[in-house]
Amino acid sequence: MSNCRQCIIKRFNALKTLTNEELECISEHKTSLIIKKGENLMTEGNAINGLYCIKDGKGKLTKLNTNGKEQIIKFIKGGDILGHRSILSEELVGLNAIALEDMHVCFIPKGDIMDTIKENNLFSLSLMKNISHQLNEANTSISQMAQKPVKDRLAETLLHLEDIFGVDNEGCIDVLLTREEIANTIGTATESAIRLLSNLKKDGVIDLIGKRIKISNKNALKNISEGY
Amino acid sequence: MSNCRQCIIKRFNALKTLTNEELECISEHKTSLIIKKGENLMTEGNAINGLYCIKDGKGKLTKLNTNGKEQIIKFIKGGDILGHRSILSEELVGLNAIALEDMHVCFIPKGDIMDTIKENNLFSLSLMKNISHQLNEANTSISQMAQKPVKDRLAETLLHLEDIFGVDNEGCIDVLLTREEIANTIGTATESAIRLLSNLKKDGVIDLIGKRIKISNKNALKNISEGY
DNA sequence: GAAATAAAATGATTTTTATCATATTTTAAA
DNA sequence: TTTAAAATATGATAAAAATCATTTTATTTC
Repeated sequence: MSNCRQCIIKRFNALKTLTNEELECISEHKTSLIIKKGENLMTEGNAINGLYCIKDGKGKLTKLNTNGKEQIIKFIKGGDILGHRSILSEELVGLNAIALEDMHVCFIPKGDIMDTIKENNLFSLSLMKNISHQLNEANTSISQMAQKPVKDRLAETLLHLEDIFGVDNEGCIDVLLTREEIANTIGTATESAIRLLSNLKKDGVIDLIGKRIKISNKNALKNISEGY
Repeated sequence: MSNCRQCIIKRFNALKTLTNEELECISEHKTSLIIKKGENLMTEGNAINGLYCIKDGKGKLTKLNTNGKEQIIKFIKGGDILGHRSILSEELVGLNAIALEDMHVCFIPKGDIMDTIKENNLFSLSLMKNISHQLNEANTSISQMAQKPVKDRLAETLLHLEDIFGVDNEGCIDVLLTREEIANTIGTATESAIRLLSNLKKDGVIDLIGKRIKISNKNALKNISEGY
């Protein structure tokens, strides 16, 4: 089992604030797991008894609607932490975390997290900062969902995906999503998402290389996302 | 100037965890202010240098869209605290806080808040709990905005408003909103909101008494909000 | 208390988006 | 490698929601 002190992924999250002593302690209690593509790491409505730190891999956070449709709330990748919201609010898990590709994840028991929150002020502050930032993003998202037309939201989402996942060696957004998943992110029907992607391609704003998407005119896409 | 130790509104928020000593200190530094109906307490994009505690009055948290339209993200009332998200994430204020009626508000400087976070673990935990809960609510909101039709969202919003503000002595939801504000909450055109309210009245689910709204069949409204 | 202004209500029409149907392409499985 | 299944694509149509126009009703303001 690897040691948390040596793990460099933690520099991207609140665990970077832990002392060597705290890291040793957590190392002893943590477990590592592999989540295969399509599998759930967390499930909506369940209790959670620890914090997950994603070492590697991409995933989606989703919510199942009353009509049975999936809504993608957020994308996750290596360096992200999960489960702290539920632990801190003492509520059940609110979202499903599903692997988009195989993920390596570490699990740290709740007790250790709570102990560290009590002992290490920098850790508390870092967690608060993380959640506060997420809340701000969520509020922006509410506004955009409520007021922007589907085309604008699609443009916004493509820019956002490139921001999070970067591009591969051909310049394509480096995450493989089905058209349905794109639709479930922007909140529209799959056919509508497909149609709008085709339009963006026709207008020379993006390229569709199989399932992969390449943003060929970022400025145009930005304008579209802002309603021009 | 009143003393925070005597103030009972704090039992509704994180300030309830403060020691008498901390309360004395904050009492000395706090300022009280009155925000008249329609005035801004916080403004999107501004820096903030403290935390607001609402003693009394109702308000809305809004976001201005690129198209100039207002989106209402959340309603606030006595007992709520504001500004902590921005302080904790070290980001600019993300939302406008606008009084729906005259509000009494206390302002506590950032320095005192940060000192207390460092000294009082219960306070930190309580703040985290508050923001974590808000994040969960926001995620639910994203999902509903993205996937529920306008009628369902209106039903949902009416139930939510009654939950937050309660009812007056005639059983009407105890907050006065314009039809435009209702539309800006559910993310639709004012005319659509008006039309759907009229339909709900025609169907005997709600009553419209002037500008006020009375839920006359809560179960029916719940069903509508869930798409039945 | 009358005039002016703003808000609410409703009809007609257009635009946007979803649904249904079907064809084509891609991926997975036998 | 062939077949089956799933995903993508596109057209036609229906439904939902926005916009524009106008009237009625409240609310301010002088």
